[in-house]
Amino acid sequence: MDFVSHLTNNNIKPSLQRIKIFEYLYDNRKHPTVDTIYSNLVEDIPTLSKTTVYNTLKLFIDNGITATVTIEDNEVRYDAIMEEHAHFKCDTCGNVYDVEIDISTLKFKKIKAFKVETTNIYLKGKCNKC
Amino acid sequence: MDFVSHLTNNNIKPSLQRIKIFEYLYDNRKHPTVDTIYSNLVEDIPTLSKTTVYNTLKLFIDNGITATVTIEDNEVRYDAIMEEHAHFKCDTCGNVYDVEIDISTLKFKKIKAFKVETTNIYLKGKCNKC
DNA sequence: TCTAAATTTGTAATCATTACAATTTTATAA
DNA sequence: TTATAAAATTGTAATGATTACAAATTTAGA
Repeated sequence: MDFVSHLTNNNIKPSLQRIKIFEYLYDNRKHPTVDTIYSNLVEDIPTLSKTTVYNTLKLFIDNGITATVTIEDNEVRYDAIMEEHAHFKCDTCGNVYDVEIDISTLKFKKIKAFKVETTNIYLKGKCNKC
Repeated sequence: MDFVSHLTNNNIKPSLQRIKIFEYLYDNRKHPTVDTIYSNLVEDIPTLSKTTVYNTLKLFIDNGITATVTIEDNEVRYDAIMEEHAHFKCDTCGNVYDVEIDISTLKFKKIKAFKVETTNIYLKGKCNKC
């Protein structure tokens, strides 16, 4: 993945901060919170501000290269994988994993009344390590 | 629905506040926020405190008669309908609707690695009124 | 009725997020 | 290269939802 091209292709000027934040999201795939992103990246970029992390993530979301994961009501996580997938959170270890899924198999009733544009599927339970 | 029995059957002492809050959730089915619940009920119960609304909802959740709806990352909503269903939020009017769904039709790949206990499905788009 | 336990309430504290202005960096044109 | 404007980043303060906690009230049982 060429992060600079990816940002540029999505109308985002590739500053150092933006490249690093996207790279972190894309490479780690752990659906981190703002605090986690900030804590990890401030080691690389000592001047980094948490406001920049917020601003940048909002920019990414507005330009369609990042999505929020709201699997818990008290923490917002971020995800740079935009292909169709669900999320599973282990109640024991707290990790959030990607789950491949075929949303087209979902059968709704009375769904004709709505024009669905986005679908989010969140699963919880216990992972095989716990 | 006999709210007093429902609370009692779930080990919740049926105080006036608890009955009214559950009744509001169950009858309105609009997936309200804490503020909405408080604003509406304080007309009936002038002494009502927002802390009581928070405490009571937490009690309901712990005892399995209420669930949170985290379809947006900046607002927590509450739902007293515990039967399997998905939620649809209209991006235009902001209303959240229940959607009947058969979760058993969902086909996961590699899901064997996880023991799924709860499933939440959130849809967004445009409703037929907007 | 009396006492203890449970519930409710109001206030203060906490924490994530946003607003905003100042600073720094980048891009452009002379 | 230098000057200037625009964009991006930063730090601090403000906001708003939620929680902590102690006081007040209500309920239940002896």
